[in-house]
Amino acid sequence: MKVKLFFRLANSSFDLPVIPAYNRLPMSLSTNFNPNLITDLQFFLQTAKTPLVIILGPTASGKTAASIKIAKLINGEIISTDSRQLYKGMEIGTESIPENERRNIPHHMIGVTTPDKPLTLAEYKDLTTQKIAEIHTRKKIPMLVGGTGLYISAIIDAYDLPSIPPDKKFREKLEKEAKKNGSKFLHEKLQKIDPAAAATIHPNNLPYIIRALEINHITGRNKKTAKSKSPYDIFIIGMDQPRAKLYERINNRVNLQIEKGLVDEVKKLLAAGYKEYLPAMSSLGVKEIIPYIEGEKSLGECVEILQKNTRHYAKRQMTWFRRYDNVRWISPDKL
RNA sequence: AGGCCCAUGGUGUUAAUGGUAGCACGUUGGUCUCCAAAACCAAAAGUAGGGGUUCAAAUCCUCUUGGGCCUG
Repeated sequence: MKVKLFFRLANSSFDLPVIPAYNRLPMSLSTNFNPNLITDLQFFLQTAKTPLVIILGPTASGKTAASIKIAKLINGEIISTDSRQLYKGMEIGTESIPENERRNIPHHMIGVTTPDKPLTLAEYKDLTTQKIAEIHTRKKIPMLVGGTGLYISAIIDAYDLPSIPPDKKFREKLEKEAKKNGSKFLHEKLQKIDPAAAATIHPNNLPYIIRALEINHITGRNKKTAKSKSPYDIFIIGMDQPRAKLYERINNRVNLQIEKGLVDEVKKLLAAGYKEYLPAMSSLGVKEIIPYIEGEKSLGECVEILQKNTRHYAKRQMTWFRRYDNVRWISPDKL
């Protein structure tokens, strides 16, 4: 008995079968990869010192429903890892889970600010790290649920974010310069100052170039990219759907959002005076609906564009998630 | 039935003097340390089919197939 237990500990959940990134089956085929997910999760929780359960997946893949089921099972609290659910007044477009569906499970980092007060990634990371610690002291299990890859990485890879919030004036100056001389000009500038960063940033990718220059301008040091070891014991569950089915779900969901009053939601945001350059206003389901409200496009056209953009987004999310090599992909139906 | 016109990736093309088959959208793959639901990169994929003229055909001729318009 003892021997057996020792054996299992030695093969703790962190060492469970990992599929090498490039030999991996297409996710749609790997859906049945591990039927003992829940058993493994429970074992993981018995052994983990600072457990953090993560549920990720592209938009419309069924994360929310899964998160409730799992939270009930393991006595969890849910922290949203979604860059747009942070904002109040965008509940329909961001598919924020309504209070009455939360089944008494505490949810964090949803509607914590307004669109005119964007949260930086560093702020998100600090707040979330704090929440995780609080949940641990309550002897409950923190669960990160959401689809913003960068935010997930910031937490689980413990990003060391230099405390340099975006410098608006400096950015404007560089943007003007780019307009005049082209983004390649700025890229060449970066090449001289921080060649390592320049090598990874394409000359057309102006926002990245500006950010790297900004870091250097303010701190005098180069952009960091080194990953740190995760401060948490991590168990990642990925929601996987065959691509065609996911796209169908996305299309249907957009139609449903319109029925629920997405247009009114966007009208209210505009009436509140939020400017288009704010990150919240560039969200899916906001920027696509504005042309309809302003009479430039028909609702049908806007819906099609929103569906298309959401499909593109889902695809980019999948690309990001493939970088994590320890995701247990499951089909939402299997839960 | 006769006459006229058309046929280019999955879609669109009012792209290509007889001389490298291009563009856009979509699709797929990727990049990523604070605007990330953003921004950016890349790839696959086409001349409806057969024959002919020519050094060379998407382009000219011809037949077939498919589509459109006009006449009856």
